[in-house]
Amino acid sequence: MVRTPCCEEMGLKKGPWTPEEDRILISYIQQFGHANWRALPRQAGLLRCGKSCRLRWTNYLRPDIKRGNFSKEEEETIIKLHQILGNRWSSIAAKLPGRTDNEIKNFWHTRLKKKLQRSNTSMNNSASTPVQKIAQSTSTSTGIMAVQPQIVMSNIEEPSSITKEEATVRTVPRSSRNVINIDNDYGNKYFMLKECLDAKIKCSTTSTTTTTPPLFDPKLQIISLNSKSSTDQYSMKKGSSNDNNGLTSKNEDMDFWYNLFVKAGESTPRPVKDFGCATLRLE
DNA sequence: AATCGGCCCAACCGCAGAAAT
DNA sequence: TATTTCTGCGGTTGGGCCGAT
Repeated sequence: MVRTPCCEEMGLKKGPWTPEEDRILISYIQQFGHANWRALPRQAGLLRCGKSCRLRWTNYLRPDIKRGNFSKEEEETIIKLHQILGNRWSSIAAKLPGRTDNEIKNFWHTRLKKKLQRSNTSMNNSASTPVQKIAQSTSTSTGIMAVQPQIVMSNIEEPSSITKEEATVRTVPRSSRNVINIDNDYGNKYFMLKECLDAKIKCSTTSTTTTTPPLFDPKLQIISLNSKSSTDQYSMKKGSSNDNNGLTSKNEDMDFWYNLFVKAGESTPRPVKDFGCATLRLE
């Protein structure tokens, strides 16, 4: 079904908002709220479409919006979360009170992306982390893409160049799903997961010809992460948040990943006793 | 002073999914 | 269950600003 964009309705104003329009919108929302965006402009007496009103309110007029430059902490949080979540700006914004997805998106495209590109080019290209080493050890002319079939296909063997001291990554079939066990007896479990996700970003952005479904496709559905060493259980699934299969809401997903990688950001390896086996079930 | 080009950011567009009917 | 309507998201655009020439 294709819907006609509401802004194509005749007589509706587009473009920059005037102070008077802002005033009307703020005043109306303060009085009556915004239960129905589509009806709001008509009721408020604005010659705008509901979508335009919603955008103006959520990105600019909302009282809890924080204006001004991003702090160093915010910047780091964005970088960290973008590594995990990709361009899921709304999810990133949910972790930065007072910042909008649009603002973060703009900040990323105009500042951070360039900044990271600059720093990446100056960095040593050699792999230094376990998963990078796995990728490197199995690399072909397609480079890091080799890590993808390596992990996606079941019954693969451990890369010979990876020692037990570094990490063990293997897959086992379970419930007709691809299951990846990440046993990291000597390293940081969070660290390992993060490196997998880093690999995902590289895989998904460089994928061109492979017929194997990407291991970490942007639409990846991680539905279960169980930690053997603790009682923590987390679930992720794209779809309804009231799914009753023990699946959590999107916000909880974000909370989990945020907390996980904030911890991972602590570069100091954790004691061995804190580690365990993390299982990612992929659909 | 005028022009040009790059940067920034508010706003728009189209799509997908949720909610309502 | 199918269809329609509404909302939210991410990508993109275009105009204003500002520094360089």
